[in-house]
Amino acid sequence: MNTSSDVQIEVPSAATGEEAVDPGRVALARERMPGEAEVADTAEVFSLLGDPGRLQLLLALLDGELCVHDLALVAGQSESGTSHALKLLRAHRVVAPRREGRRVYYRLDDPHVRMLLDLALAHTAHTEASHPERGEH
Amino acid sequence: MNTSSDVQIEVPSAATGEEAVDPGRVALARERMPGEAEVADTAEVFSLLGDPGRLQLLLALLDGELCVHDLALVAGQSESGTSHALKLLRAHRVVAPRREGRRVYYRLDDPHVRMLLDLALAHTAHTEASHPERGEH
DNA sequence: TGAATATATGAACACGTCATCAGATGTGCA
DNA sequence: TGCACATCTGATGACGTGTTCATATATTCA
Repeated sequence: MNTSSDVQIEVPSAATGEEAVDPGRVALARERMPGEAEVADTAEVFSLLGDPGRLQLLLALLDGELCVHDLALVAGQSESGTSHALKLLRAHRVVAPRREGRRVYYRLDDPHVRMLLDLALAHTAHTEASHPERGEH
Repeated sequence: MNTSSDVQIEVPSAATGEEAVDPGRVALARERMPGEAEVADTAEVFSLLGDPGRLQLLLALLDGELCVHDLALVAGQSESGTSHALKLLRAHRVVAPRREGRRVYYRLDDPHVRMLLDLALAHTAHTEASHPERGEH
């Protein structure tokens, strides 16, 4: 729209509060930006995937359910730690438990998370040591 | 493979170390599992997206570059905090800076992360208050 | 050069998070 | 009922992380 209004007399800045360097882009970004709650929820999901241990558990579940013991085995973690992680993931409805005798089998229960994991796995597969990723500071 | 060998005399467990309840699935999960380094890197990326502040910054950049001031404005953060966050994202090559006079414009620089953000945004858009997400503990 | 602005950095602090250990709960079986 | 096994839970302590404030660097302009 008015990308070249030239004069740029003054921005009302009533509702927004402060002045933007590029009001157009700021407005655009604000439109697309989800509400605080949505951002927070999304961040939380990412955060759940942000722990190597939990991530490994979830990756292990991509092919199907596994019991806690085997999950701990595959992820190379203690069973207690695994259980704690599963509790967290369960609380966020990312995994779901199924009891069979004394064992409890967990499965991925969030299709969205599954997509994220698939995507991450795909990326991992063909990136393979082409990025340094760690160098600055 | 030998899913019903019946007797299951004993698992060598030399290389693996311990005994699995479901050796087949465990083996399968182990095959698909990326190496430690890949898992760690992937988790790190997710972790970067796991902070609401950083997530907002990145979401704001989906439509194009913004200077630090405007980023802070959109994300509702202090400029210092924004700068710190950008430093981190920069170190991981998620964003890239472009100087223009005294201002520095940042842009998304990782197509993979962009995909993750788009996916997250899409999911957010149509999920909208259908999940409680927060209840257990 | 010196003032003003934009961004970056360093240090300190408060906070949440993860791993570990001990023990509780639940389930199957003799 | 009592024991063995699988999982869960709670508490503790070490650690990492985000936020803030003060200050440094960089750039423009007079």
